[in-house]
Amino acid sequence: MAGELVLGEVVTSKSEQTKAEILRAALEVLRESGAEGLTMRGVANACGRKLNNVQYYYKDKAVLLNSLANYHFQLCENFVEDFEPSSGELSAKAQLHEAIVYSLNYAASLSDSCLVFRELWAISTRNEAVQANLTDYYTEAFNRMVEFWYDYPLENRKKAAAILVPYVDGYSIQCQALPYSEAEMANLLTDVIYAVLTKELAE
Amino acid sequence: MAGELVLGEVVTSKSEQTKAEILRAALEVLRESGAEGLTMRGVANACGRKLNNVQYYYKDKAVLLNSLANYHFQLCENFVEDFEPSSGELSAKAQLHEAIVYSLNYAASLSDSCLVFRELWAISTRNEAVQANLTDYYTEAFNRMVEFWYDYPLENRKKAAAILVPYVDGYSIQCQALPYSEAEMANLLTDVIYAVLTKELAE
DNA sequence: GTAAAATTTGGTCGACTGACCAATATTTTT
DNA sequence: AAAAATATTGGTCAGTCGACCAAATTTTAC
Repeated sequence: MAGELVLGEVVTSKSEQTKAEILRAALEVLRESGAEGLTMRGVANACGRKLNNVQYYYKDKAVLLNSLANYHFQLCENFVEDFEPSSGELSAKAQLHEAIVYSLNYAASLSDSCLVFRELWAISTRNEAVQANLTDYYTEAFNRMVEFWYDYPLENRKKAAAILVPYVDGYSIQCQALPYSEAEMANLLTDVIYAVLTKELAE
Repeated sequence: MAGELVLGEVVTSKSEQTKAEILRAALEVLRESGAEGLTMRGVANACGRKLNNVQYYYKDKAVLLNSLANYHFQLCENFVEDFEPSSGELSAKAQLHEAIVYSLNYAASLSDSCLVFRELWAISTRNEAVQANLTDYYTEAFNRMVEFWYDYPLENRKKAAAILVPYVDGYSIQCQALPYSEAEMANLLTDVIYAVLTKELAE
């Protein structure tokens, strides 16, 4: 009886499960075919439903798209929270290095969510709702990063996050064009970010 | 062959001029309507031509898209070359700061080319030709940056470029979500990049 | 068990797309 | 001036799109 958990929420109605199922399919279509190829019919096929059925849950393509973007952001937040620093006793810098390796690997592997972001960046240019939700997502990503480094001075943490968080997105785009391996970039970034985190504050 | 479009001085055949005129219109359509809205008819309208006429010069939508991407990369290279450091005598760090301000301003202003890149990032996911040309473009951007800092050690220049060049792309996406102004980020980045450039080389 | 609500299906509609063919007009070459 | 190459136009084609309506089916509430 107890419905599947969707996104960590409590029991969801069947209707909500169906909507989530459709969003999962829509996300797959968006990733594989881009915004051009994201059609109501395509989504319906991807989840074994009829066009009219999808339209019953999402009356508009605009509604579907906005829900889709938010669903993606939720998935990404869950993913980020999955990162657990290894339990061994690492130096502060080694902990930082571990997190940076994790981040760059995510970006360079061109994971599904990475490709979806590319679509959403383009979509957000002409879709204010998606744009607003995207900005909110990045604000939260920034705050999570700031909290992650809790034992450094706050101002330094903010500066470090303001460098690292955007960098990861840029790296996901350009990593193939850089003359350094992922590991080399991780080492370089660790040095740079660590210097920012540990810089003495001017008073 | 002489088929390359020359954007400036050299005399181009009428055919080449027409092709360039079409690409200009196509670029405008791509920027305003995205990859979804980029249609042969739309491009034709944007340059006051008939559909069949556009198809005469670009038989395929795929051909048009690839030419369009290359045209955009050319424009961007011209734009970057337009940057001239101010002629006054600036300290090394002030020169760096000037270039970083220029870069961040380009990214944060969401200029036309900035928005077109968002489309191309998405398109390149499913278009190998565009993907290859995009990577080439970034490689050249990286090399230009490395050359720009000619009086620092080469290894440091490469590291600095490997940080700054991707960062600018990420910044163009996230700048609205960061708690720092453009000027503040420029100051922060200047400190960070300068430290990388001037770091003593391990032997 | 029946009525009401929620869900699923079938079918249609005008609008738009890229590709294609044939014909005309313009420019260039001879 | 005639011929040839280049450029432009008109029209058609099958395919796809989102939106919409009406009906049938299933589930839920009473």
